[in-house]
Amino acid sequence: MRQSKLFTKTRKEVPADETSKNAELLIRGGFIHKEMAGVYSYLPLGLRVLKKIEGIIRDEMNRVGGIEMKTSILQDKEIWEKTNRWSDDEVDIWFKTKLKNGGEVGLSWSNEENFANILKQYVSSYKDLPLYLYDFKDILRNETRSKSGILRGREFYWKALYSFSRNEAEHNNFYERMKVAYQDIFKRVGIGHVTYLTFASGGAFSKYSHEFQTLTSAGEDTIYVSEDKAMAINKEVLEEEVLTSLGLEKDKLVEHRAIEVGNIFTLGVSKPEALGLSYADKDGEKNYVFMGSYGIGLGRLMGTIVEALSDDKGMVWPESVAPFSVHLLVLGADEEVLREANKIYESMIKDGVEVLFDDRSDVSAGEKFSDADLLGMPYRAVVSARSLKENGIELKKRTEEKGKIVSETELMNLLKAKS
RNA sequence: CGGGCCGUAGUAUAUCGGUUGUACAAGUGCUUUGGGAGCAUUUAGGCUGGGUUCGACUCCCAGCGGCCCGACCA
Repeated sequence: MRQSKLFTKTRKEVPADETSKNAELLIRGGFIHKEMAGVYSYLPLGLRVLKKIEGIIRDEMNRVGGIEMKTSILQDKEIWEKTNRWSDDEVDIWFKTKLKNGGEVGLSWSNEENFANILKQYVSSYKDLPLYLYDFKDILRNETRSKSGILRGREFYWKALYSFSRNEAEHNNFYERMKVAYQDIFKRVGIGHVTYLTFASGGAFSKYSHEFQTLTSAGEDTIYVSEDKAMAINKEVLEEEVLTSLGLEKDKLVEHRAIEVGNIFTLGVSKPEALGLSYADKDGEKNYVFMGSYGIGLGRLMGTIVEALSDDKGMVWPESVAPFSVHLLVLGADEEVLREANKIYESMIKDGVEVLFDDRSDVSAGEKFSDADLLGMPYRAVVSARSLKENGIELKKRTEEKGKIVSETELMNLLKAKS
């Protein structure tokens, strides 16, 4: 895309009403727009990142046998009453509203009831199971305090997968596969090195309940990391008994602030019992479906990537989730330079390279460099009188200090391999 | 939900109980083009409601809104 057509502009000033790094940088770069506390719109650049993350998660979910669908935002009160989660005394984050006919409906803050209720109509035999269903969805939660930019909002986009197994053994088997899939997701979006499988509520007594925590000072949780075992334990369950059962030594644990980027846990049969989701086994005996729940907040994940990987000049996007793979800059107003830059841009587009072309004619070189640093594309390619004189294009990784001159062919081969 | 801080142009910041100043952004003209350019010129502002006062953006009260700390987070 041509930057001259990108309506969002970068800002030099940090917003006065945001102090978290993720919000400061994402707003300065024009990735998101704040609507109100805890509510953000995604602008073109931000949406591209969100979609990249979504693609990676979808890929991993499909790999473990997940089937994508989409559940509704408006929620039927009756279903939630069956599981005792309608009352504000039980769930204090509901947004609720009224229908014209006077009926009361809720706005979706979670999904278990939706999925389980739908399956009542389609699952009746052991032959129908297991099922692994997921959706991407906007979730609304009336948080008492939203905070830290897009790390905790009142409205956010998430992926939720629910597993419906015949029994606990079958569930546990799938659970282990999800654990690996989640680790793969966090690796693929570039924060694997700072993300830890973490034991939280349930701890030793619920072998199958885990958080994935990413180290960042902006985090809401305190966790204790055991580097040698590559796992961590949440402060809330830091007890002798739990440590022993996990084989962790207290003096090897290091305290960190961290943000929960994903969690997976065993639900069991309680919701299927409450909602009447059962199946007949081989002997015709009635059994309740065994459920598991697996969630990731995509906006929070995007914010966490910013928190974890940015430097003092701006964002640093991993290639897997960057809005564009390369930021092409043209410097100066020399006609030959402009012609060359446009030619390179056109051939990138033709080859399917995701490129942001800074073709703005009224912007100084320094400002283009600063914008490129702030926006954080993995590669920066500069076309100028200087690069032309050296018969090439200056290519620099966002993570490197200095660039080097490469030929157009080299550049295209490198970028095509990435696309 | 408890506590603290705050609310002035699109953004970021000043001053002041008596015509709100500056920077960036934006418009126009000229110059400039390898690390957020220069000159000239233009546009644009006191959250809402009440009170005190001759006069309130400034002081007081209430509301609304924002950030932070804590509590909460299936």
